[in-house]
Amino acid sequence: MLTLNQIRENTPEVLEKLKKKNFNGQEIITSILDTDKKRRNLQFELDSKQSELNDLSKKIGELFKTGKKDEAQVIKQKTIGLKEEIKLLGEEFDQTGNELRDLLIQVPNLPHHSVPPGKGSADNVVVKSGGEKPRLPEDAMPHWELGKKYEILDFDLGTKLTGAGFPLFKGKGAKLQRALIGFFLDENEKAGYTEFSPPLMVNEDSGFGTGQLPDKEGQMYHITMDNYYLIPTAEVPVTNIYRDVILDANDFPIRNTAYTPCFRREAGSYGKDVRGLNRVHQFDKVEIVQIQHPEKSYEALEEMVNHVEQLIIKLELPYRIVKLCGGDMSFTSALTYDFEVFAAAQNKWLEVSSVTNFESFQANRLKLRFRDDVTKKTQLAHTLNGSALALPRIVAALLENNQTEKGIMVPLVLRAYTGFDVIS
RNA sequence: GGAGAGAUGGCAGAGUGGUCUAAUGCGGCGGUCUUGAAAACCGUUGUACCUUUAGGUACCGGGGGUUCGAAUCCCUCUCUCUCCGCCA
Repeated sequence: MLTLNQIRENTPEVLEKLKKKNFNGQEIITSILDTDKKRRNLQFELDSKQSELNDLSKKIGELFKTGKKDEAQVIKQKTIGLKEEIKLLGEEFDQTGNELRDLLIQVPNLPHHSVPPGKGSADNVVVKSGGEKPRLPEDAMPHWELGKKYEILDFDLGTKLTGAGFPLFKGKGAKLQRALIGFFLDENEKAGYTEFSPPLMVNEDSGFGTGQLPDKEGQMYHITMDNYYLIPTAEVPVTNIYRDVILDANDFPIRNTAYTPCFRREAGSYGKDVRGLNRVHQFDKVEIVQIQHPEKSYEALEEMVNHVEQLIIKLELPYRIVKLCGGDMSFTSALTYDFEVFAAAQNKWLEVSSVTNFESFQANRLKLRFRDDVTKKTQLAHTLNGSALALPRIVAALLENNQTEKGIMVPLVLRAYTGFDVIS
C-alpha cells in the first residue's frame, strides 16, 4: 500500500510510474486525493465538536461537585444536539476512511526506476546466465517418468490420498527433499540468516499484512471453521513477525530464513505447464526475508540475488537471472529478479526463485517502522524476500539434467546430506 | 470440551464514573557531580491523525452499548493464566 504522503506530494510522478506497471491510475488517484481531502475536513470538524463536548462535560462535572445542579442541567441540554452531530460526523468519517483504504489497496506498488518497460514475460530482461546445458542420453526422460522409473516420485498415489497436484515422494526421492532443505538452510545460515520454523496457518491480519488479502484470497486454502489460511509461502509468517513493530535503526539488517511447505490453490492456471512437478498445490520451499533501512534495501537486494545465484551454482544447474519488466511484476513489487533453471528433458526454463524488494509497500500495510537515529521520528522500513530455494522445480531440473545410464547423479554438495551419490 | 481468574505505557504494577492530561518502580535518554565509571540527585521519556508561533482529537486486548462524562459499568469476541477432562 502506498502512503498518502507519497501520493499527495508526488502525484505526477506516481502516475508516471504506475503507467510503467501498465496501470492507469489517473481516475483512482484523483478519487484518493478527493477522498483524503474530504476525510481531513471531516476530521477537523469532528475534532472540534468533540473538543467542545469535552469542555462541556468538564463544566458539568465541576457544577455537580459544587452542587449547582440546575446550571448543570442547562448545559446538559446543550450536549444533546452536539452528541447527535458527533455521531453523524463520526459515521461519515469512518465511512470515508474505509473508502480511502479501499481505494489505496487497489493501487499497485511503484516500480523502481531501473525496471524495464514492457507488457508481459516476453519483455523481461535476462541480466545474467550461467552453467552449461547438459548433453542428455538418447532415451532421456522428463522428471515425471524418471520419478516412476526409479520409484522416487508418485503422482498417482498423491492423487489417491488428496488430489491432483499433491505429489508423493518416496525412498531416495523423499530423502532428496530433506537433503535440499538441509543444504539450503545451512547455506542461508552461513550467509547470516536466522532460521525460523513458523506456523503454517495464519490469520486474516497476517494475510493482509503481506498483501495476500484481500486481492489474492482465492489463491490460498482457507480453513473457514477457524478463519485461518494455509500459507502460500513462508514470507507471510516470517514477515508478519514484524507487524506493528517499531525497530531501532541499529536492528538492521534483519535476515531471516525458514523452511515451510507452501500451499497454493493455483486457481485459474489449470493446463498451463502443470505436468509433473512444474506446478503443484503443495510444495516445499526455503525462504529468505530481509528487513532493511530504506537507504540500504537495494544493496540488500543485490546481496540476496548473489546468494541465490551461489546456491544454484553449487547445485551445478544451468540458470539465468531475469529482471522482470513493469507489466510482469507482481502487484506488491518494486523490483524483482526471477531465477530460472533449465530442465533439459522438457527443454524448458523453470522459475525457482523470485527475489523482490517491496520497499515500504508491505511495511505500510504491516505498520513496520523504525526510529530514525537523527530525527528520532518513526519511518517505514523496507522489506525484501526471495526463495532460497523452491524445491519441486529444482528437483525436476536435477532429475532431468543429471540422468545417465547408471542412474541420476546427485550433485556433489548434496551428497553429505543424501548419503548416496546416485539414484538408481 | 468444562469451571474460574485476568488483559493498563519498553517492562513490572496501581487505578472500579468527573484535573486519568494514567500513580509508583525499573529500564531508556539528557544533565549535575567525577580523572573516568558507578552510586546519588535533577530533568525527560508512547503511537497516529488534524491544525499548526500554540493547540486539538483518538487510543488502557478488539468491537458495540449505557452516560453530559468510561481504563472504570453492561454486552460480545479474541487471547493469556490456573484447575479438571481428553490427547501427540
